[in-house]
Amino acid sequence: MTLRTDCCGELSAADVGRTVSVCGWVASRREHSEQLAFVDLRDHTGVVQCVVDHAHDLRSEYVLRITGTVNQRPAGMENPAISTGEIELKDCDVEVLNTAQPPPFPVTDRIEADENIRLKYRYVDLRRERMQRNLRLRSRINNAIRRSFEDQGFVEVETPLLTVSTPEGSRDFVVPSRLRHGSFYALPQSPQLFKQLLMVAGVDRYFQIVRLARDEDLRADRQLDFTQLDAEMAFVDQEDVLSAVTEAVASATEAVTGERPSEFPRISWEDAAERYGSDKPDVRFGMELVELTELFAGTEAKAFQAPCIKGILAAGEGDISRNRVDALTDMCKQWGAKGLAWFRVRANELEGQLTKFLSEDEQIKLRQAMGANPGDLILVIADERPLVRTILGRLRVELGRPPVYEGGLHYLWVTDFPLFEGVDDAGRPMPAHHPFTMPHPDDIEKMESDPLSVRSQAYDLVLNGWELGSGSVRIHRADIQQKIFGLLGIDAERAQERFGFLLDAFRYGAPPHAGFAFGIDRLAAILAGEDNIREVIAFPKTQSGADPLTGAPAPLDQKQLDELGLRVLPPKS
RNA sequence: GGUCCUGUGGUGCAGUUUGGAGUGCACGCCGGCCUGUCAAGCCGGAGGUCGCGGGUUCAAAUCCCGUCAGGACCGCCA
Repeated sequence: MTLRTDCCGELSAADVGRTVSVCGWVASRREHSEQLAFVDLRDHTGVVQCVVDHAHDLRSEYVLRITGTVNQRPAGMENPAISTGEIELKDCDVEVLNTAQPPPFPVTDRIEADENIRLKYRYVDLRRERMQRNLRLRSRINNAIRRSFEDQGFVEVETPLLTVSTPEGSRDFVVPSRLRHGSFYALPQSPQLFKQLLMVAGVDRYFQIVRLARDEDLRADRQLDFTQLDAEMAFVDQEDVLSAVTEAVASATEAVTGERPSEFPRISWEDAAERYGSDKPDVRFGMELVELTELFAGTEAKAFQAPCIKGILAAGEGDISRNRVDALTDMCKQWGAKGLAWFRVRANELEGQLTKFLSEDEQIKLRQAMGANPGDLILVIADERPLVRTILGRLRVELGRPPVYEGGLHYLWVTDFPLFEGVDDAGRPMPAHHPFTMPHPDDIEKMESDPLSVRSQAYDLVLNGWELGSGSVRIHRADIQQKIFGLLGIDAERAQERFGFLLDAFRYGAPPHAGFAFGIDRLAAILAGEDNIREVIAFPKTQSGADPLTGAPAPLDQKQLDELGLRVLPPKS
């Protein structure tokens, strides 16, 4: 038996004359006299103005049930700023369901309180319209994703929360075993191995909206525990995965924006690196990297005698201060560059510390290559190709990137990632994605001769410069898997020790399969217009991994430690 | 592990550069007035470990060192 007949924000002129009951919190009280006062009552749908004869004892955030008659507001008294602005409740009977202390900060979207306090009193913070909107938006995303995958024949299967630690990837959160002292479960960083087992198990199409945990440092787009859409398909190739995920993401986007994104363009990893200096290019703005290596072949300028030279153009930044240029140079050095070459573009000359080492011809060609106009700024890096790409890519973002919620939604598939990324201390290639990623069929012959040039069938989905997620076609053939393990320096014994249960399973008939996973927190944040995933997580943690509300993490009682067979070392000093 | 920003009544900020009485603004809170407001208005009042510790100084919110907390980023996140 519900206490209300209607929700506050849903009443309208159509309800005039009805006697209704609404429940909610006192958002504002305007007390004119003993005879006339207004109370704005707020619930999850909005606020409605209630005319009461006295409101002196109705304080902020009191929980009320108000029964009254929906009344057309007198002419000139409407409030177009709120959805219920045409009406009000009159002849109100007010029932105080609960009193409340004054809130620690105002429950309004107009003022942004300190985040630590918001998190400590999250239950108050979440009352705000913006946070309510974010929670509901996220729910709609989950819903749309579930519906989309179900419609595409996927089965949601839950995988264990307590599983086993694997040495690859990020640092595990571990959970001590009470029944077997000295042994530990790990919280999943990814259901990777389980979903591949499900493919062997004939599930055919698996998906799951799954909570994961990675014990790494936090960022605006990273929490210790987070939520992913995880999916895997059997008897498919890369195209099928991209198509299924695109469908789900488009549906989720449409569910919250009302508009279905029409474009999911693709770019190869190599192109992305060359043009944007990033594997998650933000294509909302230009400032593409310009190749200058040929132009400066044979230059006198020592700084430009390098295997790779590229530049970016910062339009209109030609009056940049020396301080700012120095700051940018420092950044570049921190990122590993030897220096940053800069040129302020003037009407008839280039102005910069390297200009005097460049010939007239080189200066003209540089202007032309960059498409520079007077008043622009040219930034150039000369070094090894990977470094040049990375640093210019970061400079591009530093100088040109708009807030993540501006300029519309630009999805982008990045394909053909390299199979390996750099080498470890022993000189062996390291997997860019994970060791079960299928090499690109055209590159398999190069695996031993030139492993770092081998492309993989791995792909990322990027939205406005944020990596939403990644996936790959998996290796289902033992011979290729062994070759990969060999290159990684994992011998048969070690492979068995690390991934034995997966390799065992593969001996019982593994279908070709491929999959994907993407971060729902990130998708929700961008769709909500937030630049921070904490705003779409009900109870997030701070950058140091603490929860100001619950006090987590916290020490354990000695009794619990004893039960678990644990002894805590004194803190390092 | 590192770089940078922030910390001032319950909340949001100013004050810190150039040391001089806890100085100011807005909101909230408490009391009073007020019959059409909507971030109501008017009058009055309460409320402070200037994050914490140390140093310099006749004197520190302000300068210096350390530390804690929050945030952005680098490293890290297959």
